[in-house]
Amino acid sequence: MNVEEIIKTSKKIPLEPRTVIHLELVHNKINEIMTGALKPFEVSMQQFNVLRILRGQQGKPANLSTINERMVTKMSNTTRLVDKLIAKGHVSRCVCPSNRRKVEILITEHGLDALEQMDKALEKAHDTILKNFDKREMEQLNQLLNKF
Amino acid sequence: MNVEEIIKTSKKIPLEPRTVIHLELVHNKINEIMTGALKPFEVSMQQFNVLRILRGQQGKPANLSTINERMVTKMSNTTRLVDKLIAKGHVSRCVCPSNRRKVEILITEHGLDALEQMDKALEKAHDTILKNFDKREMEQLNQLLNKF
DNA sequence: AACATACATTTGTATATACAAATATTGTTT
DNA sequence: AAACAATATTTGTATATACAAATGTATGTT
Repeated sequence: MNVEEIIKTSKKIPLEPRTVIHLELVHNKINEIMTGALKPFEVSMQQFNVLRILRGQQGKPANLSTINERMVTKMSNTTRLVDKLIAKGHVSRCVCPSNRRKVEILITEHGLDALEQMDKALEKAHDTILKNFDKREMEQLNQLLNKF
Repeated sequence: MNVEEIIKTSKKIPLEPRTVIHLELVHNKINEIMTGALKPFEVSMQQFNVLRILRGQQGKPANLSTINERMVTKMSNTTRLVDKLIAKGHVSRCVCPSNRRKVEILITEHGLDALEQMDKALEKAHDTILKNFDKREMEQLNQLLNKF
């Protein structure tokens, strides 16, 4: 990836802004590949994230705040995100019997099946995204990203 | 930044997905800081990007496709982006006299003034974002990001 | 028990984005 | 010159996101 080529500039960009732009460009590329991989399943990356969190619960129901705090990109509106997943039959929701201001959210069998397919697609997407990296480089990158 | 802490997981995440998640978390953080820095000026990052492209034209008018190909995050809808900037008095637009399917877009004096203020805010934002990096590490990071 | 406070979710609304289709202008072919 | 294709912009529409406010429920205090 060549920053200057992508944003069609011949000027030299100072290191700080260049780094930030670079990260944004990488994010755009990753986003495009992952969204594309999920497209056949008609779920967004956020919805996929919620499904994985629910599977991680291993049968235990989750409430909205738990989902929220585990999401990669935190959202104020998990309610509507879950609504979409219910509409697709991937999850179920009911009011928590002990504390009625909470809701219990579970992934359905259908959701688990779909998620398995999505996993495969995402794994491929990850391979595509990181095809130029070996293990050492990935570790090095992670180490640098820790500094943020 | 600690990935596992942010997404509240105790499980070990394999290196590939962890790298992708890490990048997403960094992007979220950068996005938050930059959006916050631009908030007082009531422009989005995309709008700011357009203003900078127009200033870079040094008086020469730009058309929509030129703006588009120079944007960090390419958008199908530069028209409406420019509409917003016109509404704020930052840019002007007129139909190109020689080729009437083109439009000529220019940054106004008012836009240039505002942009100067924004630049200062953004520079601070960049410093905040990259406060833990020295020059060598930034260069190393850029080099790794090139692999995408 | 009444009240205030904190908590968890939902709703409303404005704005942003993605994607497809429509419109307008120019250039090319016959 | 008429027809067609290519280009540049605009519009429409559906969905996503950000943010603030509203709702409903539980908990603690007096």
